[in-house]
Amino acid sequence: MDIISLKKLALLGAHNKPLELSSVEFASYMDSSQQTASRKLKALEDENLISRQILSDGQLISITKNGLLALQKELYDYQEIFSGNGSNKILSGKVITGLGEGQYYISLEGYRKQFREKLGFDPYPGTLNIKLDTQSIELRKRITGHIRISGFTDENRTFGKGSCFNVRISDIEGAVITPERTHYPEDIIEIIAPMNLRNHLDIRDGSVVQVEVIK
Amino acid sequence: MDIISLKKLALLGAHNKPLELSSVEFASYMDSSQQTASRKLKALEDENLISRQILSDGQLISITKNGLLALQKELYDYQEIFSGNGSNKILSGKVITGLGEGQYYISLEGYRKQFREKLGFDPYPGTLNIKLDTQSIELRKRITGHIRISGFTDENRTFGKGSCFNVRISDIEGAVITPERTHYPEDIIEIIAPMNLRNHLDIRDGSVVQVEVIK
DNA sequence: ATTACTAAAAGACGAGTAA
DNA sequence: TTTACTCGTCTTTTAGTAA
Repeated sequence: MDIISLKKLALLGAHNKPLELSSVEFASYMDSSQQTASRKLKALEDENLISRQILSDGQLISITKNGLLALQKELYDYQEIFSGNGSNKILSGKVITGLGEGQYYISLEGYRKQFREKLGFDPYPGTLNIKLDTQSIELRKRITGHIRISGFTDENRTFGKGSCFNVRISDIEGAVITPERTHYPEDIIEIIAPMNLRNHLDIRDGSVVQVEVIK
Repeated sequence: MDIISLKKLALLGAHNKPLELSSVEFASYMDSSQQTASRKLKALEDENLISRQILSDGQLISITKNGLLALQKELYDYQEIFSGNGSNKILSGKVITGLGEGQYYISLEGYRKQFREKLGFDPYPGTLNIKLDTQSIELRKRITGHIRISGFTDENRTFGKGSCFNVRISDIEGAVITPERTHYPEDIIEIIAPMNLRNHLDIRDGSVVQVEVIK
């Protein structure tokens, strides 16, 4: 994702109203060739970060909802850096039953290997799904999953990439996993841990739990 | 400048206290190879954005003052995007006499050509230097020069790059030029315009002027 | 274990140009 | 004028490996 180009377009005002901008002008702002500018605009469009209307004498560029979300995430990251707030964030919500997809995905060796290496534990084959309360949904938006999980391909299909961040739930350290999909629900988190959390913590659907985000 | 790597280091806490991080760990956070991670850390160090202490089992990484400034600039950009503030910024200060360097530089064809193309006017060979008041110094820090001026090399030496942003002073549209140098004073701006501003506006050293930042 | 060099592969870039 | 393709070149990345 070319956040630098997207940011420039936003600074030029493309987040408010359609921006008239030719590839030559954009090239001048980006200090690149017209060709590169054109290619970058096209790439942003392909990623659904901007939408364009190409005219005979230039283009009308608007930043999409998706693009705005990406920029907002970036803002949150920088705010986080300068917040000077050492206290850990706490997400709260209720335990729900997921679709069972998580169980399938995390048991794939392509992901499991990465969890072992990057998180330091072998996950129990199942996820604890939590429906966040309203406040926690907002808080969750501001958290970037630092730990990147790469996608991979087996003989049949492609498995997408994602990210994680470490959490503590009661005395257990686990991680929230987020697939990098376009329409992943923002009100639900999936937690993996070294053991079955439902058994270990004696919780069931509807139980209210608090999840502390740790570094 | 690799702002993405620098941001990641800051999010990992390298802006508060020295961060223990091996190139392999950083590679995992950046989803790259160890070699690339190592090279990027080295590059950030070479640019004086981080300082490092390389140990036998990893490194201690701190973000330098310079690095923090770069991150802050980025924060300001994103805040600007989401500020929803349509009103134009106004910088104010007093006219002073510069070192006369500006006159020399802007008359070089390598720069002048770019001013004509990117600003739309041929600058009068001289700059109006303004010493900003305290408030304006802060405001100025938050402005990114959108218009990039490339460096170039003639037979004798290399001329650095820089950036501009458009301003209006009374009825004249000109631009503030900022060389991309490490120790450029933050309390002075240099304005170029199509004509001699001192004559046109009848101002002299000590005159208080207001400069409106325009898009 | 580390960091980081070299060499080769992969990717990005800009000149020329078609539409 | 535009946008954006191809293609040669330059830059960046990674694998292998030395220190």
